[in-house]
Amino acid sequence: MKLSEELQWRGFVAEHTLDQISDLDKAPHNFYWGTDPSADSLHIGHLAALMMCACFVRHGYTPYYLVGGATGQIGDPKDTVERDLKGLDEIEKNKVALAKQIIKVTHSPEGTQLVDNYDWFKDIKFLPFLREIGKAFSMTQLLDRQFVQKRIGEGGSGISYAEFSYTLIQGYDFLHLFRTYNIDLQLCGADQFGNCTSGIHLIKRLENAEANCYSCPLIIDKVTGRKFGKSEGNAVWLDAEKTSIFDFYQFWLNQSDEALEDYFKYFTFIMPEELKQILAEHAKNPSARSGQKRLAEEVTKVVHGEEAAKQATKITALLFGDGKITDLNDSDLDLLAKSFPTTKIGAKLIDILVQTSLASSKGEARKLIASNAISINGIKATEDQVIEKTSLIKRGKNKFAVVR
RNA sequence: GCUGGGAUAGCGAAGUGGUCAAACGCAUCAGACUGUAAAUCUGCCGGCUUCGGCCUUCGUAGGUUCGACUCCUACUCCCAGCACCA
Repeated sequence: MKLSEELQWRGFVAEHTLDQISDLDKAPHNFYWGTDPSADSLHIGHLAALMMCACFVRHGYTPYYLVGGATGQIGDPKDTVERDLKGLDEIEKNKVALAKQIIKVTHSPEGTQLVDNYDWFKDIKFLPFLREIGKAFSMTQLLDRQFVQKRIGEGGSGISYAEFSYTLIQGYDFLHLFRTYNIDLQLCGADQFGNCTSGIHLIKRLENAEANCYSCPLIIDKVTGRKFGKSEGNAVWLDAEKTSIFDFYQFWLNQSDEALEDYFKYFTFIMPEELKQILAEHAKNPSARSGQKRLAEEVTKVVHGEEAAKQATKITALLFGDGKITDLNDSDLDLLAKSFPTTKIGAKLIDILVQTSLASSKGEARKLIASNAISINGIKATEDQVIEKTSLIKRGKNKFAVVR
């Protein structure tokens, strides 16, 4: 399968500046993909983009991953409101965290090439920047951008000069990377396409060379119709501290039948032949959720590794399988204790709920008990009680804690 | 710079002196149903609570009042128009 064919099959095709996608098959290029350190973890929106990058890498392309220490100090404008500036300490912290994750998820054998645009922006002087870069941009075009119109128009929330200029910074990145590493292709999510073209424009104008940009569609949650991301508030993080491996696995396990095929293509390395089998198998008996199980396993493997995926699968079997929770042996309990908050026996249920973060306060704990949301070893708890033996506490459908 | 309009909970949006922790919608969370799905219905939905209450919120800081989201003053930010600039 050629690169262009695989991209199309996987649905990794939105806007691009190539004459035709098959141009990508001719010879591998150096490309970059970047993100801003606006949070201390990547989420599954980024994962889709990284999986697209992985496609290119498998076909011989050389990747560079950019963490935007400079761009992160300004913030990519949203089409609604101005972003709050992040503290420099926070940006620094986020940068380190994201770099680590990118290395982990891409796990390329020859080492992942990371760059940080702060490295070249920290020495840039305002006047030379305006003379070289600012002069290359037409104000009319900058103002014509859709989000700018929305922000400054009636009912808009306004936009600062800083955010307005963001695209110049990102455009300069591309130019710099072109000059330094001969990178002439930028991969991005569809929402970044505009910023990418700023770079193409600069390279054309200042280097008289051709560069291209290739974007993948934003992944839409089939259920809610919203994109996956931090600002949507439905983020599923790649950091196990923020979204536990079990929750991550459960997220995929809970996907609808309709979403399966797309998600396999976006988020796993599974190829057409095998996917066909998986889907056929699933269609025979949808309620067995075999497709979701495989999806959850595969994506968890990509992000958290083989061992973690196995454990999540096993835990799920323990909790939702046929066996009784009271039948669990010690090694099962050890495994559960590793994945869920654990506390000692002898305390009251309400305190345990708070200790294990299943409830954020005693008041909430009481409310949850009153609304039938809490069960102990599979039996609904209707009132506060002292937990005196090893138990599995469950809140709602899939939040757990172990008392032992 | 001037004139007018605006800033309310995660988001959107009511509220124009007491009955406001604040209508309504969306989202979240929980329950029923189910395939750990979807749809639907129900409850919750600022924080804490010994469930009696207590505390903190309506851009910020003051003021008037027994009492302010509601009135006044100043400030910050946004929008629109005008002016300035070109």
